[in-house]
Amino acid sequence: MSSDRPPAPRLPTLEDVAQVAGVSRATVSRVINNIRNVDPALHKTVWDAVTATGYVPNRAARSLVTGRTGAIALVVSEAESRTADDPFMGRFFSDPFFGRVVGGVLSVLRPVGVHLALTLAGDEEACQKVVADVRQGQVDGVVVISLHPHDPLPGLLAEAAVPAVLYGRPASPMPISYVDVATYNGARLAADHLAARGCQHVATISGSMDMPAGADRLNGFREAMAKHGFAYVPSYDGGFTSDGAERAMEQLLREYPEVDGVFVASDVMAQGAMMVLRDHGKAVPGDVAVIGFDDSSAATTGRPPLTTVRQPVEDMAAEMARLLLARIDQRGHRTTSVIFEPELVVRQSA
Amino acid sequence: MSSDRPPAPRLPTLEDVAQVAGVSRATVSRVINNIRNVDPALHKTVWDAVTATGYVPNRAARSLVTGRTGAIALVVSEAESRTADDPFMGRFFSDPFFGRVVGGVLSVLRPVGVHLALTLAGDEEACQKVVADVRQGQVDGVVVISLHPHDPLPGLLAEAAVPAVLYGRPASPMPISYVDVATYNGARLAADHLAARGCQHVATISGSMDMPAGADRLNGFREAMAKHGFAYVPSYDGGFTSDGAERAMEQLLREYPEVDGVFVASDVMAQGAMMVLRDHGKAVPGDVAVIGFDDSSAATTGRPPLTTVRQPVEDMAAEMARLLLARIDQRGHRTTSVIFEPELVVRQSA
DNA sequence: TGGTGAAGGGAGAGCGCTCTCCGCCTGTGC
DNA sequence: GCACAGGCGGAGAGCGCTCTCCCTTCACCA
Repeated sequence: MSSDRPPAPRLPTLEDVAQVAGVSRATVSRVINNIRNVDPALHKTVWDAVTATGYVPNRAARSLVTGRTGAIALVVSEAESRTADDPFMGRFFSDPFFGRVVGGVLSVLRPVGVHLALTLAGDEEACQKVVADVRQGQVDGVVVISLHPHDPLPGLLAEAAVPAVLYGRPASPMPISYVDVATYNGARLAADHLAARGCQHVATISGSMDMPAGADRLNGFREAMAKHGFAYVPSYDGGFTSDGAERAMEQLLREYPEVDGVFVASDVMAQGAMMVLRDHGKAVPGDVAVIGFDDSSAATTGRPPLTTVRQPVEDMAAEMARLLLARIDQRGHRTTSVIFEPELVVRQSA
Repeated sequence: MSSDRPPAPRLPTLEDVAQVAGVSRATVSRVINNIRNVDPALHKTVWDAVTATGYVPNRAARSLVTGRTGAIALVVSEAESRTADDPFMGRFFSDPFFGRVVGGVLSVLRPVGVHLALTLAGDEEACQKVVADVRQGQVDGVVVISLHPHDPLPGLLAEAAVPAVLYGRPASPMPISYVDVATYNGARLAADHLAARGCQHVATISGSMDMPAGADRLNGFREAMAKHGFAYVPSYDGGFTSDGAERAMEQLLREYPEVDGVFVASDVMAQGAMMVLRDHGKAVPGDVAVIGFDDSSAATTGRPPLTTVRQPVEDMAAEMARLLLARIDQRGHRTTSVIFEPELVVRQSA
């Protein structure tokens, strides 16, 4: 009549390892955490005991005493970006982008045994919950993918002076760490490529001007084209959506039918733009060369495959994780940001 | 010369709350965990003290004594599904599917304060790491999205008899919990719809036969069409990829040019199939009606928008979480599975 | 040879919580 | 009036770890 549950094999503890190694708990702890010098011979003895017992540190116990949780949150801050049409952020998850970010972050976290807790912050309340979570020690810090220019989360995090790193420069300047891509350089790559192809009539379809990415891609492109002698490049706002880009392209063709080269500020928009070009009987790249930005899945899904400016997403994500861990370790308040270089991926559209 | 780090405001502990409420730690613990009866008056006093102090339980301390981590892993088991062309699983993340799953799971986990630790299991070693993680108490259990029919993870989990729930029936029968959609019923919805439209020459493009979803969607569709008097429905293997579906559709049109209705076993494949139909000058749905499966982003991205069979992904994901939590709570070994009903979403392609 | 300091190991005090045990108090039955 | 049961609160023992002290050892030098 005794309990028939399996005897729940007790996991080995530090004490067990210590006993096997014939040393004290403290010494084992020192070896495992590589703190202070330990006699090389003992060091080996201890490690042997660790492998023999199959010991794995109990993160709860460790957390309890260190005050670190060993977990960071990956916050997908979608404030205001859920819509009736797109209640599950298809637009966001519709892209290898997310997978690439996760891969990059985990490549840094896994080796140090830190958990990545996935969180969706859907509204301002949820954003405050995120801040509260890190203040209350639910997680040690957060990496944020913010999808909306008016997202309150970056501001809240900066205000709380909590360990956090953003993907992409915040819409307004604030004391917070981030990683970003050198957008101007990326836009220049596109400009140089179009110029090198001999395009004579160049235009651009831009993203939302209230987002840093939108403004920078436009301004960077115009500056670079200016150096190639294009005093003014007409721009049409596509608002970072496929539909918007379609409308922008319609207008562009109406007002500027001789166009033979377009820089579109995102691959998704480039897709929409190319559909309109096809509808108008324009060959890509024969009649009009098209260059996108991001190198997202949209770049290879459509026809023809898109020439585009690629962000080193994994590297950027990994750096986010590194910055965050550093920020957590040294209780300092320094905010550090790292800018990465983009790269032109030449496919068939230009 | 004292430390200039901020004084690290100590978080309130149970002890603090107890002091404010004028009771013992034990009583506060009882109130918070709703264990045993506590005098209603005291109950209120305690809760008041909790809010007054802003107390939040320390999960490390709790974990330490309960032996639960309060975290479950969301494992995206991509074993063998990364390729050179698609190193970041664009195909997988290229879909609101992932976001919907996460949303569904979190809707259950958040209220009970359980963390969702994101994990990518890229190869067999990583799969074993997942099993080890739960045995070693890094997480309490796992929910698995398995992308490959020959994925070793489900088998490893079943063997280890570890708390785990799969999204979708495993390729081969094994003692493990899962949620799934009633594929046969979904295929029947598609069949009924095509029959009701008056289609006379119906074919299907199937997914991989080594995946349950592939085989079930084909067999279910054929069975249902048989009830409408279609003794045999020709099938072409599209292998669950867009390219494969394009090839299948080419072959289909060659061998069966009079076709006027096609059930395609996934939306992504349906996209490819519709491109081919367009190339051949066939109007959808005028000449050929097309029905997809999944209701993924591909269903609304293309032209025309796809009529398709929708899985209640969020509900299924939420149920995964519920099943897992139940399994973790009662240390039993029962495996429970839940099957959900699909629904036909009628758009323009059929 | 005694003094000194560095290096390395051990003892033990908690971290904040849960949970078992114990004891008090009240109510009830004879 | 007493025995007993049952409801409810408190005391206190850990959970497994880190980390501060302290002790021992030993090299080195005056």
